[in-house]
Amino acid sequence: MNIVETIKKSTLFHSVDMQTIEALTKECHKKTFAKGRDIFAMGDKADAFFIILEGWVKLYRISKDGEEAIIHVFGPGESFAEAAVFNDTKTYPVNAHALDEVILVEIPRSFFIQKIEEDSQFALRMLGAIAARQHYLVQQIEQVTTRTAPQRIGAFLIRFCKKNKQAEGEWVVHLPYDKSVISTRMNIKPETFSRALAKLEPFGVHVENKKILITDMEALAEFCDISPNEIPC
Amino acid sequence: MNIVETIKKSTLFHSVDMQTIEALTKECHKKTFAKGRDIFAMGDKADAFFIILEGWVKLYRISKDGEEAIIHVFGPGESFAEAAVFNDTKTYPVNAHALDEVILVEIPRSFFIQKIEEDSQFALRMLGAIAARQHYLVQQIEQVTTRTAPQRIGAFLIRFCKKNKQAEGEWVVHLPYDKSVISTRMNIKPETFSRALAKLEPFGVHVENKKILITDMEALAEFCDISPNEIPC
DNA sequence: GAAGAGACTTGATCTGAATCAAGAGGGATA
DNA sequence: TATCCCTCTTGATTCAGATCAAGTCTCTTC
Repeated sequence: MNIVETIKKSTLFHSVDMQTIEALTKECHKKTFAKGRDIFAMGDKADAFFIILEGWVKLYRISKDGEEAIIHVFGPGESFAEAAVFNDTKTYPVNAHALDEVILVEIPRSFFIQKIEEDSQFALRMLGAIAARQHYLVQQIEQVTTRTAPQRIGAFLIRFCKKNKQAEGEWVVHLPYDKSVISTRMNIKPETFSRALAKLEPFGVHVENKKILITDMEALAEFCDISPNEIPC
Repeated sequence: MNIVETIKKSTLFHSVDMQTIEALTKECHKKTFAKGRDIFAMGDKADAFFIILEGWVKLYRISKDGEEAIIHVFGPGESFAEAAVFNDTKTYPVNAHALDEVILVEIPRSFFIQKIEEDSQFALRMLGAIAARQHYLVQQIEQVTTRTAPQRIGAFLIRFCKKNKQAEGEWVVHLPYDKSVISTRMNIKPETFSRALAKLEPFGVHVENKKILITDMEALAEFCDISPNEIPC
């Protein structure tokens, strides 16, 4: 796996020139975390942020009475904790945890700030990328508050599905991580997740362990209140 | 009300020098919206963002089946829609509505972008301000997903309360807008809001219309899972 | 291949909040 | 002062999702 290529493809840097990315690659470290390890904890000094080369990372918090809330799960090509670098407190406001073997690029705060100071175009791109993430969070709030569990799960499936090459008009989802993680991320208990997934059967959703087949995308999108242009591929 | 002073006091610009703010004041317009008017609608071209001089503004979305989700309510000194200016789509992703008579400063996209290009310190400050807002959204998600209605309402009261000058150890909240707006903002139906507020009585919360008295802040904070350093004043 | 541990499912019951319904109070207006 | 409208409260009922409990299935490990 080529670091330069991966960084270039990430959402944060895809509009940044190769020269800058090559300079960046020299300044930052590659780090590997085993499954189950914590990458950082809430309150740790935030002097770097990360791009994922491989694996899945969950950001979460624990409330006083032990409830876990998953803020987001990031996958290959995505960056996380970049906002923390600008916080007044300069500490991470959440925990980060490796869901499987994870390979990261760690980008030091100092390089990033220096780059923003000397390249206004870069600064504008970063502003745009962070604004996009904010937009996503706003959608999250909307989803959690106005949709039922089956609708939210359907929306998740549509976000992760790909066209089935074997069968025309069919779509497949390979769940990228455990169902229990997905359910926590959507604030649904595992039992409810299981039942809610079953409720999607009438809309052409067929489950085989981690592989899910969607045979009637139109009906599913309609049920989940997803507009057709949000269907990938 | 002095425009320059108000902008200087806003969260977005409080660390920006007076010269820049005075230049800014010349470039932007003051706009007034009557109670109930829409300031902009979802999908409108986003070529400006706003700072509130007076009044309250709610940002909301409407789902296909007519459900309203309030994303945020902003008050005097706060800015909103600044992230929209950097979106790929360059349109507002939400609706903005005047809850009462609202006076705004409209800041044009062009001035803002030009300023970022020529002043890297300014760019860094903006990045910081947007990151802070993002932090708030993350907290919102956590609150909505892990706390009960009475806990969320208690947290809201604590956020808006002030020390009572008449009585030592007491705190007062003057609800800044209608209870129905507060309840929608917290994703609670008005009926449930009313009952949930009543459930806070054992923790020293006494309601008199829009004025609420808190006589046992410690018990309330404990119940709502709020750490003591989050109590204002 | 047996044993154990996780991950997931299924069933029964409980509960917090929504919904449906009806009224109380508090301005504004005529 | 009476009427209308709007916000808020209170009561009864319903429902989605949580909780408690008991499997089943699959993968790992010896």
